[in-house]
Amino acid sequence: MESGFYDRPVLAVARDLIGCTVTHAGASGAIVETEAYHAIEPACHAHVGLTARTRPLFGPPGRAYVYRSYGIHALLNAVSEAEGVGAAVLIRALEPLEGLELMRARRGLSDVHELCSGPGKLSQALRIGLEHNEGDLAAGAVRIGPRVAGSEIPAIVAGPRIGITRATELPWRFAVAGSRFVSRPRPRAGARPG
DNA sequence: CATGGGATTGACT
DNA sequence: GTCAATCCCATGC
Repeated sequence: MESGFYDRPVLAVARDLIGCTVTHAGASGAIVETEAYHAIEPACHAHVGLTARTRPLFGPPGRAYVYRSYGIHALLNAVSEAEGVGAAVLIRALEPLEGLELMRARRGLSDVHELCSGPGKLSQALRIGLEHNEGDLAAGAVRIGPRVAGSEIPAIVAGPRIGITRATELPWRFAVAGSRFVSRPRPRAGARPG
């Protein structure tokens, strides 16, 4: 992925990341679900401005923003838009491609649909942690690569974001239509991508 | 310095 | 359907 890929409107990055691959620690998967966050709306951590926690969000695009959620889970984001804006794409679900047995061992599960069908789940399956915060997604340990050459661009549905209490009206969640690797609740088919 | 609230998940009724 | 686990950090006194 060229660095300019992330230096664009966060909604475009969120949609275009669908189908791209995430690789780390001997396992990889294709992105099937994302959400966009932008400092202009209150659900985004960057909405509070520049703090110790949000500094990566305002940094250069193409880096990781990894934070701890509910004291337990590490959630992976791709910092987007120009440096100083404060926007990122949350990677919410993957279709497992490589390292299935490693993922099963790390997750303590066997069902392939349960390995990466949620932002906390995929971090556990790929061993992504807070130490990857601010890492370079093109050249660092955790990498995001392009869609498999020759593969078709999947049909995408858009819907409201999950698990937030503010700005719930924005349809900034994107997912592969009909994919069983998407987290619950799955977005309703029929919606158009934004 | 004390407190409250999550961009979640899994177990349970 | 309900609910607890668990910790970083933003906020307020």
